[in-house]
Amino acid sequence: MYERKTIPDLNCGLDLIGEVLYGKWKMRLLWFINEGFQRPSELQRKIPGASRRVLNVQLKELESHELVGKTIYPVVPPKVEYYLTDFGKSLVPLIGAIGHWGDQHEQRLRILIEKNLQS
Amino acid sequence: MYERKTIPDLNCGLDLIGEVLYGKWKMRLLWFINEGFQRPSELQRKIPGASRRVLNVQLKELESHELVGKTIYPVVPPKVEYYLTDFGKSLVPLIGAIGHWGDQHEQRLRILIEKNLQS
DNA sequence: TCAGATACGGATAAATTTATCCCTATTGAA
DNA sequence: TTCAATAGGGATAAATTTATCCGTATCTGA
Repeated sequence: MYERKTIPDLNCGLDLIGEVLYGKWKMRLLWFINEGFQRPSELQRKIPGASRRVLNVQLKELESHELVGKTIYPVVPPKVEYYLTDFGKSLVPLIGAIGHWGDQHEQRLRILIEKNLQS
Repeated sequence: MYERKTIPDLNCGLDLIGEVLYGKWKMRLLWFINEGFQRPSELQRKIPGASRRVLNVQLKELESHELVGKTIYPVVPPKVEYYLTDFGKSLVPLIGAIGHWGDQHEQRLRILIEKNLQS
């Protein structure tokens, strides 16, 4: 496991939320879990762009920050379900608003992003 | 300048907004510019944790994504002022809400983050 | 019996982001 | 005259994040 070499600043709300939500797939994970895709394999299928490994890592971080919880069923083959804690649920409207902004401005964003990929 | 080696997925609103807002200091930059700290040197003072260089880089990206604009005054010593475009302004309430969530849960977040820095 | 589903994590490589250091230019103040 | 302030960017190093590959285990179905 990787060990940080610098300590983060925690001065304002943005710093704080950044520490728990800044990770490429974290908001998507929270969102999909909230939508009912609770098993790791389901989440992997919903987010094909991410490797299985990163999702595990980021789920673990979300868990350590108490945004999600995890139920392990003692069966074979293994079955695991993630769920949002109340703390995690309080983020859902925020993530919804963020995604909504992206959807509202889809066309424009697409053009801008494409343009800047080249150049 | 760094050149990407992979192309991003742009499937949903979260992907799209991620492309323009995912950068450690971008939301802070937008926020402070909106609060009236428009000159690069002011922004650097407001965000001491970031190097001058990254702020320049991220400001440039924000500009290329049309979230901020820039006025260059032809004076010496140089004077530059950034401002939010209408597009950028439409993000302000969102950033406000995100920061507000962080502020609301400050105590809990602080404890959780500290705990996970060690372990 | 062998492939595939299920879930997890170590080791290492690659990609990406951020930091450091250095250079350009000019003016005003000590 | 020398230093600080102003703004910006290249080159390179360091930190961090993400991907790839492999190994553990057990059951089901072809």
